[in-house]
Amino acid sequence: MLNRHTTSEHAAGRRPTMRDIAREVGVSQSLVSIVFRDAPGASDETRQKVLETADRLGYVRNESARSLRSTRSTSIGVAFQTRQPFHGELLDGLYAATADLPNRLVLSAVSDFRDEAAAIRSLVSYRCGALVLLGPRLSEDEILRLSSGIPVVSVARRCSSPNVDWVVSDDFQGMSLALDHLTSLGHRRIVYLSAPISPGGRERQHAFEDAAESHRLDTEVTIRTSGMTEQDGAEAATALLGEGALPSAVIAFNDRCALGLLDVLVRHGIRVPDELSVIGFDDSEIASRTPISMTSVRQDPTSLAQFAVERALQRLAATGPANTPRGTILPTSLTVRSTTGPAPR
Amino acid sequence: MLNRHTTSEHAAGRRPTMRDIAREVGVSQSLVSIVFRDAPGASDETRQKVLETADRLGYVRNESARSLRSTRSTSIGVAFQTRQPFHGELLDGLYAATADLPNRLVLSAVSDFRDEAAAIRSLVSYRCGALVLLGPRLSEDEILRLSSGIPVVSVARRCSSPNVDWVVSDDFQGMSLALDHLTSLGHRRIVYLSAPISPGGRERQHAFEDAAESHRLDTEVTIRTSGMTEQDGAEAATALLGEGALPSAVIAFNDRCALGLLDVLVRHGIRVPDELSVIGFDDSEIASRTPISMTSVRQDPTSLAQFAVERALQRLAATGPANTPRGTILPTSLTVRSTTGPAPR
DNA sequence: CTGAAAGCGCTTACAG
DNA sequence: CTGAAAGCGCTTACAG
Repeated sequence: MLNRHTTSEHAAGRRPTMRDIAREVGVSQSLVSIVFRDAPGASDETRQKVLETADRLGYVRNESARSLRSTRSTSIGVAFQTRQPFHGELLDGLYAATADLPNRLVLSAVSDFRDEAAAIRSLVSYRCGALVLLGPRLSEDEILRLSSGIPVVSVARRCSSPNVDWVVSDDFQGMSLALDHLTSLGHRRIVYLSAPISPGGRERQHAFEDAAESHRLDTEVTIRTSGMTEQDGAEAATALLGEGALPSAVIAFNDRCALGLLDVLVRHGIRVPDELSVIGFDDSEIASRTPISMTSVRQDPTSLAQFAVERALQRLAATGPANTPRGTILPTSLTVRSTTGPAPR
Repeated sequence: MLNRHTTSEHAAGRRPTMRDIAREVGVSQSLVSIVFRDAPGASDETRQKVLETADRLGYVRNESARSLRSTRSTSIGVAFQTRQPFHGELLDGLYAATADLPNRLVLSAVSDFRDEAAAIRSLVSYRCGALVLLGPRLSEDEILRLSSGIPVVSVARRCSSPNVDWVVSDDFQGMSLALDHLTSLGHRRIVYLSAPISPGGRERQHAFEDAAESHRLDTEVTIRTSGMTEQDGAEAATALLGEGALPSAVIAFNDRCALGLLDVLVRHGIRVPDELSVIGFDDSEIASRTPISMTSVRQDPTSLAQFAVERALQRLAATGPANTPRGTILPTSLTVRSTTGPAPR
């Protein structure tokens, strides 16, 4: 219906093009393009007239045509996971970091029904100039093969290839904060729930081990294999409960794992933090969205996103040979809430 | 680096095109196009040779060129909110419903730094053939203006315009289930936390009122203005606690609101469900991801998404005048967990 | 089954 | 500041 009521002279059902606007205003199509690219070469008066007419005709620039004709792509492709609340926060950060560069981001989701390879291929098919991958799980070789020459920035996962930039939080410093907090409360028997097959899982476990060593806790801490989901945390809790003697504190790979753990503990009448302290990792919004709000190592999604965009834009702008790739490690902080307290006697 | 090592004869740094593949295989470019569109007109042998060569050259079809040249768009644009976990579940459902139609979905996020109008405009600029809007907040007039003739399917919000399809859960039936459950447990003094300015907020309140009336609870229920976030739920809890006499049960507009409510209640030592029962709405994953897992009215994201895709595909396929638009109302179920129990004496 | 040609709506380079 | 022309990589219609 609507498009039959436009005031322009173009045929019903056809979207207006730059040519339509040019005809209406009485200028060339190139000039309309100049106005929309915000390029030099049009008077303020013309510029305004073009924009007004475009608005009146309901014109929206055809992104496919722009992208196809442009010599250099300036869009940043983002692959994120639908089931990671933290990725939602990172997306927010990416939009904040590109607020003055509208429509720079092209999104591609990873879900149970769409694997990471498909997500990356889609971004390549849109000819993004750089890729930002949130918590990628594929091997670096796979990532490099799929991105086929497009610069890649990995967020929340360290990479070893010289062809991939990465931005991560400082796990060692985060674990040190967590252990500072726990030891100051008198905890010594501490369990870490590791997620060895998750992206960044091994690195975080090593960070815990290093932090435990520097806190002279080597012989008192235990590492147990768990995972990145509530289910993994719940299973770990069941296992711990089955063994009789609980540790005095647990640090989980992430908030989701910690929540699953807390769920089972509370169901079994364990008082948190009186009998057991729990620390999560991420400080995603879910950490505070729980009846027993959780102490967590905070990763700052805004900063992670900002650095990722910065790196991607650098790669987009780079003309000559690629400049030296580099990793960025950002500090974490500890958000103390109500799942940590003095160690039981 | 990578693109300098391809085995093809095309220049370094340039992505291969259909023309490159055609030259390599010794066929015309049109034939390569036929193969990639899976159109009739190529022998199985040729087809295989083309696909093999494409794979070897690292060819990925240019989506911009495809979209620009195609006469009819077949892509579905999806606008979702970064901070709604339920939208992540709906996205999963959309991918499931289009699993056999790869790359049909184009995503556009709504976040604090990107309003809904920008999100829709972006989908229009990619020339999507239909739009699926998750929980849109804009007025219908605005939606119609921005979509400028592209068919729209609204998910989780009812629309009155004859030009917009919609798929929603049956709030009345959901509220009836919740009240069935509560009254069978002996509850009478029930508070509903409404989110009047949220998408679908007024409809859900009316559904509660109607369900309360049909349960003959008119004079015993109370409606209080709250909202869609944990913060809103927390404020409602504080207000309730300040008034002395608690109701025996609370139904919240959504799970997030219910979680904020539970948070404050638990902090104040209120035992749930012994002293107060709580029911959320959505049964999003967060409902089960909390130490006190929550009773909630379940909206099925898989079905919502499936019907939305079905409707969008119908609109894409429609050639003549638009067929009659229609709303779809899907049933809900009640997931009983541990925040509901017998009414206190 | 195959190929040559036109053209989608833009950006770009160039001549005024 | 302005306009005519070329062409990005595909799909489409058409002639063999």
